[in-house]
Amino acid sequence: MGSGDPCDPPLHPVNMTALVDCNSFYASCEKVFRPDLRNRPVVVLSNNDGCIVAMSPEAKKLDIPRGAPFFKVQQRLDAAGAEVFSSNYTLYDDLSRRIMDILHSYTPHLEVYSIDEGFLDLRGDREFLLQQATQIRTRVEQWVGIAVSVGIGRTKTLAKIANSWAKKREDGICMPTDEDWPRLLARTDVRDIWGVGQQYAHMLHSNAVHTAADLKACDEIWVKKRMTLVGLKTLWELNGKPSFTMEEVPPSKKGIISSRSFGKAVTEKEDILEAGANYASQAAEKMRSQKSVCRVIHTSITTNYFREGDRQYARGITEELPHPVSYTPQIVAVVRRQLEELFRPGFRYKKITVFLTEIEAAGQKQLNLFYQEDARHAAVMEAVDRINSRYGRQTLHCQPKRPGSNWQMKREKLSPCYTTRWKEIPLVKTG
DNA sequence: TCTGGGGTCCTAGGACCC
DNA sequence: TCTGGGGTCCTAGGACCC
Repeated sequence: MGSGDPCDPPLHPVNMTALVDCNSFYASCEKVFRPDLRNRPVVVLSNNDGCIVAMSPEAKKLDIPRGAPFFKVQQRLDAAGAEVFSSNYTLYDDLSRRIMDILHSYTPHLEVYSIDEGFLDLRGDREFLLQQATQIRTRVEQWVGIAVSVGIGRTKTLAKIANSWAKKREDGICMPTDEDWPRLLARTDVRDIWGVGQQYAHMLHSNAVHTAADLKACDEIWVKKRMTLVGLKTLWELNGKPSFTMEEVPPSKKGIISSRSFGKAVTEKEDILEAGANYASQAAEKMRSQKSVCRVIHTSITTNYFREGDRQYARGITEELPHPVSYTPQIVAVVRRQLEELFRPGFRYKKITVFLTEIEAAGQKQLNLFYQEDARHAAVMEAVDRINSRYGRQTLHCQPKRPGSNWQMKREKLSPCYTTRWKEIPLVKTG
């Protein structure tokens, strides 16, 4: 790329993008209130204690792949003295919110990209930005107890790459100079570029495009053809031209999924119906929290395809409703009816999914001439949502849990909700 | 016994229209 | 040889992210 290229950014940019990313976030959260775990391997499991989703640095040294089924590596973890946790999203969400609040105090332009990452638009010269990065790190560490890395570049893609190098550094900060970048990109495998996954990495390598520097120098037409518009934007970003914009206000979800595997195989229809009602309520609640209604409800059910000896069954039903809904009892009724139709006796079921889609804003829903909405529904749901958010999900619900029901998620190694549940707030001994 | 749960965007191709 | 040429809308499927 020649220096006279019109795409070249100005030499002294005012705006830079910083990516602040928490190190081993879930595992770090589990350590915050457990100083005894400071230098011990910690891993966090997916829902149902299924597979490994997060590992502390000590655990990463055990050479266990992320995503490994827990039961296959349990022995090795035990032998290494690792502490294992079920995922505790209540805790992670709360700590995440605290961190994002801190980040927001550094810029009005913050994109909360995921539970453990935020992009910040920062202005200033190099020295100022480095000082800000240092302060962010210190503050998050002191106020929340989580270590973060900061990568800074002209675009989101470059900030991501800088961040991955920051994680390898003692000071946790990486803001390459113009002179540093070519060397850094030449040492970055294409697989480690944001937006390049397994498939594209394989395709690129077999076309002799091995590093970020190689991709940066590729022909635009070729990249567009092989990797669609998203790939082309990535190329532009590597060249310093911002092409992925900051999303400061999270867009409303276009579809809401509530899907869970069962702790163990489920065979009884009553369990399936109860789980369905539960997932439907959860999805409806999430939808109301973004002030939306949906017009289409999809429910599906499947057996465990990992068990090759079992008879397999998988089916779904999609239904367009005559009018949009957000009232939990209505949604639950539809899902129940769909499950009644989907259920076949004699199978060992593993998972059901409830998917709400064709979502629109609650205020502007199209009225149906023949449907008179009950004005009390909205008021009831508002009250229910408020009570459940204050006293815990399921304080008020649509369908009581039967004694002996069999579909619950497995969470045998759950840590306390240290920051959100009065009974579980840690006590500090003084004197 | 035991293998996660959310999401997004883009493209190609078919149906249909004038 | 050569089989209209646009448009729109919808869906399925593939890629990616954390």
